[in-house]
Amino acid sequence: MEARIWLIAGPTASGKSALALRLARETGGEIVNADALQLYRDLRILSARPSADEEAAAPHHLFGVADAADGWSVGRWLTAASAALAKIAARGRPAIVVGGTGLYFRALTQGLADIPPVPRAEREAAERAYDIEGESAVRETLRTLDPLAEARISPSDRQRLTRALAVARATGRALSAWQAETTPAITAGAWRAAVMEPSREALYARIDARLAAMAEAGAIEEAAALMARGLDPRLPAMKAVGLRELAAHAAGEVPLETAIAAAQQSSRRYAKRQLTWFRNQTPDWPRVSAVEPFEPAEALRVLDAAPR
RNA sequence: GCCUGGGUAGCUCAGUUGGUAGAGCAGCGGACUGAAAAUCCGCGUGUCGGUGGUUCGAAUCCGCCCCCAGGCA
Repeated sequence: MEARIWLIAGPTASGKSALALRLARETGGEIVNADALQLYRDLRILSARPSADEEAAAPHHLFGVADAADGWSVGRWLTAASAALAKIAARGRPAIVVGGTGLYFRALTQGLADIPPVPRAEREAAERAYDIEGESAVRETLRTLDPLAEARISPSDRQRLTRALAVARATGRALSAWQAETTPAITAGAWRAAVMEPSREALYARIDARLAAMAEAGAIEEAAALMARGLDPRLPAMKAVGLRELAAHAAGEVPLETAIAAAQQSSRRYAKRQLTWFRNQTPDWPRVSAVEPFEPAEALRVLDAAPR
């Protein structure tokens, strides 16, 4: 294998971590996390972060490095991941970037606009404008500052609308202008990628089984502990799939079975969104369909044959 | 066995005086550039239990049959 960097993407519970570990052990490679939630140390079980034993089996980077009180962003991840990749390359070892966050892979392979940090006050002002003056008022303002962004943002998409407004106001330049200039963080040709794409039926079955196992393994207590910190519900870690559902049981609000069923459903929906992303955003990445019983050979073959 | 109520979308149900059916939930498709496990957009997916009949036309009316729930025996 010539490639220095392998990218392994796919929906939750598709067997990415197992494949990454296998690859790392066979090649002496190091694993880099590309999952927005596995960044946080608080939810090891619920976010399906590799266990201590697994982490000991090969070098792991960016797993559980952040506190739930800190909100990481794609930009922060990209900076950290780029640094990790540089160090791994300096050691002359292959890197395996694994995760389910499509946007992170996009930032890595296509680049992220180099937008200066937007002051918190600016972001909050935009949110206030949306909440108080209304969407149409924000759209009208945005139309003069960044007509391209205004035109492509869907109705009710408060998050994108306020971001576009805040960037335009804070930087004096349209978000769409910033976004038009990106350079990949890793050069084309230096990496190979594969997308885990099991059948929906098999994936959903795995998700359901895994959620039940997580609950058994202490995910409920973990969820309750995080909720007990009383953090801002808007923080990324507080949006973890299954967190609210399981915490509701810990708080005595719903029966265990109900909580697990709700968490399973959220997880299936999340997987569906991930499948949609990879299907349409990375159509040229080769697919690995094998799942249970997991057959790494197929994955290795696909990665080996992958273009780039 | 008899009586009553009910069989309509994956589920729970609505459906006016007959004009080939629609809500919620579930599900599916899509967008995606600093919160992305986020934030949004779109889409009814149907032998109206079966079968005969009345009618120009039946989920709607009539006959027979099947299934489910409750009641009486």
